[in-house]
Amino acid sequence: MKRATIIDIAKALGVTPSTVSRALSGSVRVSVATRKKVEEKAEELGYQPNVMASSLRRGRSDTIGMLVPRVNRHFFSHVISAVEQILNPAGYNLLICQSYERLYNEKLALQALLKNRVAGIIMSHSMETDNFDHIKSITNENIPLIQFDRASATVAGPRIINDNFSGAYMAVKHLIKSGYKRIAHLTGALSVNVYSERYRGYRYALEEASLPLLEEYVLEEAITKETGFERTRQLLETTETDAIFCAGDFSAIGAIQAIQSLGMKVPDDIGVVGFANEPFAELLTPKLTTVEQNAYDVGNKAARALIEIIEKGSLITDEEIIPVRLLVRESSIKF
Amino acid sequence: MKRATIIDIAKALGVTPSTVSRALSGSVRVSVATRKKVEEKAEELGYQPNVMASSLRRGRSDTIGMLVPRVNRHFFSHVISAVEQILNPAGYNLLICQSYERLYNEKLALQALLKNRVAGIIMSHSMETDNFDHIKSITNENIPLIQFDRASATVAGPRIINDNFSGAYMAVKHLIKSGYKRIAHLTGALSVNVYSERYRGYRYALEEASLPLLEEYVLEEAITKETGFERTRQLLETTETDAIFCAGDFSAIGAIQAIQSLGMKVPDDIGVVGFANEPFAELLTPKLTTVEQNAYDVGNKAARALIEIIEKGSLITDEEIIPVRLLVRESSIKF
DNA sequence: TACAAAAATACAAACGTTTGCACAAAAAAC
DNA sequence: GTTTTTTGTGCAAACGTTTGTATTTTTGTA
Repeated sequence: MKRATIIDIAKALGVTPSTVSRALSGSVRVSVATRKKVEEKAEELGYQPNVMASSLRRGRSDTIGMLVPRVNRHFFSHVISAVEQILNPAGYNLLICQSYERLYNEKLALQALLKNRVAGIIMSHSMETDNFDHIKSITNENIPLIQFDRASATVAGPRIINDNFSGAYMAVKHLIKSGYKRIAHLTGALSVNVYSERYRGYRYALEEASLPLLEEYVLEEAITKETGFERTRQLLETTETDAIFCAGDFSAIGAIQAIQSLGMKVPDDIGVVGFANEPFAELLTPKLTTVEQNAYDVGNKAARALIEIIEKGSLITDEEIIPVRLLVRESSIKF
Repeated sequence: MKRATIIDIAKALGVTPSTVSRALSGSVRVSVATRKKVEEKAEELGYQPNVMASSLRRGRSDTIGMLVPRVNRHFFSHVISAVEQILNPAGYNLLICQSYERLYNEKLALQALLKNRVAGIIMSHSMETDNFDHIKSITNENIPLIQFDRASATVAGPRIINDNFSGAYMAVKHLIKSGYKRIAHLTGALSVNVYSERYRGYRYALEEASLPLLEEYVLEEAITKETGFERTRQLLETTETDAIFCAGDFSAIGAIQAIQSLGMKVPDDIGVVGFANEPFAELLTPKLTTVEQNAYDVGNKAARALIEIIEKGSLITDEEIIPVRLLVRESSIKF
C-alpha cells in the first residue's frame, strides 16, 4: 500500500540506497548494468521520487514561484505559458499564485512561496502595492527574484518590462495624426510603473505636438469597465474631450459604452485607444485600436534570467525593455 | 546567512526543538509562558517553517494540486478563484498546472503532482483525453481526487459538473421558440462528457418539438473561433440551416463571423447561441445569447468535497450537478 | 510535609533523500 | 607479479520537522 522508495528498490536488488540514488540521478559512478536494473525495478514498483526528501536534503527545491495579479488576463496567462515552456524542460515546475490585485494577498502568497522554499520567484505586483519592503525581503533572503511588467526599480534583480512609454506615445501620436486634439487619459494608480510610464508617453506625445496638457483630462483609478464608464461620462459632461487614451482595454470598453450611452459615436465623435490587446478588443464594434504587448518574449526572458541566476549565480540587476506594437483598428480613425 | 530553524529557536531559548515545534503548532502540552517566548523568538529570527521537512515527517503535504486545461478561460479561472477561497483559509495552498488541452501535458502534470506528494487533486481533463487510466492510477495511489466539469464516470471519486444537458436543452428550446427550425450544432469531441451532454440536450429539445435530427447538422471538432468559422461556412454552403447552437462561445464567434462574411445577418437570417458566457459574449454585436455556468459553486463544492475526503476520510463517489442559466441576449431573437 | 496526579518538557527515532569518504575489486601500468 | 590507478559500491551522516514515550517539574490533596 505504501509508496515505493529507493530503499525498497535497493532491498529488492541487494544494493544500497546510495547506489540506487546515484543510478537514478544519472551519476557516472555507477555501472551500466546496475543502472539498468535499478531503472527497471523503479518502473516495476511504480517508483516516484519524493521531492520533499530530495529538496530537504539538497537544501533547495526545483519549484519556481510565480505570482501574478490574476491568471485570467490575456497578458499574464500568456506570460505564464511562456515561462512554463522554458522552465518545464529545464526540470522546474511552477507554483502559481494570484494576488487578485490586493496587497494583502500578495504578502500572503510571498510567505507561502518562502515556506515552500521555492528556488526562485517571478512576479508582477498588485495594483495596490506602493511599498516594496515585502518584496525586498525576498531578495534579502537570497531568493532569486525576477520582476516583470509591474516592477519597482527599488527592488534588486532583473526587471522585464514592456515598453509602456513607447506604446503610449505611439497610441497618442496616432490619435493626434487622426485629427483628434483634446485627448484625455484614463489610467490606474500612478504609483505603478506601468501606468506612470504610459502617462509619460501620453505627455510626451502631447508636448511634441504642442498640445496643452490639461489637468482635468487625466483620470486615475479608471482601469475597470465600470470605472472607465463612470469617468468617461463625467469627462464628457464637463469637458470638450474628443479622444480618450485608456491605459487598459477594460476601461476602454467602459469608455466606449459611456460614449455610446450619451448618443455619441466612436470613432466619429470620440476616438478611443486601449492598451493590452485583450482578446475581445478586435471583437468590439467598432474594433478597438490598442497596444499589443509581447507576452511571449516577456515570459521567455524572465524565465531565462531566472535560470541564469539560479544556475550560474549571476548577480544581474538590469532592466530589459520589450517592444510593443500599436494595432490600429477602427476605434481611432474618423472620416 | 542561513535560514532560522526550530533548532536555532530552541538553542536561543534553552529548550528542545520538540518544545518549539509543539509551541508553534499550538499543542496544549506546552505552557503559555514558553509559547510566548517561542513565538517572539521566531518572529525575531524571521523564522519560516520548512514545509518540506514538515511534509516529509508527517507523510503528507498541505498542497493541493489543481489541473485545468487552461487558466485563461473565464470558467476555469473563476473555479480556481473559488477553490482558493475555500482552501487557503483551511491552510492549504494550490499548485496550479495547465494541460493546454493536450493529453501528454496532462500526464506530465499529474506526474509532477504525484512527485510533489500533493494532499489531493482537483482536475478537469483535456480535450484530447479519451482514456482515463492515468487518472485512475491517481486514485489507485490513494490520493483524493475530485473531477469537475470535464469528468469521466469511470474514475472513482466525486464529480462536480455543470448541468450541460439542461443548458443545451434550454438553449435549443429557446431557439425553437424564437422561430428557428433548422438548428445546427457545433461541438467538440463527443468523448468529453461536457460535449456529449450538450449534444444530448440538443437532441432532446429537437425531439420534443418534433423536429428532425439531421446528421449533417452536427459538426464535431468545432470549438475554436477558427474551426467554428470554417464549419459554419461549410454548413451554410451545403445546408438550409437557420440557427446554430454552439457548444462554446469561441466557436460562436467564428460562426457569427462566417455568417456575416456570407452577407447574412445574425439574428435575422441565422440565430446563434453559445455556451460558457465568456466575458466577450455581451460585448459582441449582436450580443451573444449563451449559457452561464456557476463557476463559483463548482469550485466551492469541489474544494469542500476534497477537504471532506482528506480530513474525514470519507469515500464519497457521487455526481453533483450544478444548475446553469440561459442568458438571452440579441443573437437569438428575430423580429 | 509527603505523595499522587497533572502539566510541561526532554529524548530519540523517523520521514526519504543525497553525498563525502572509505573501501574493495578490477584494470592498467610498471 | 607487484604496484598504481580506475571504477563501482557501501557506510553513515545530514537536511528540519514531528511525535510516542520517558522524565522532570509543578500543582493539588491529604
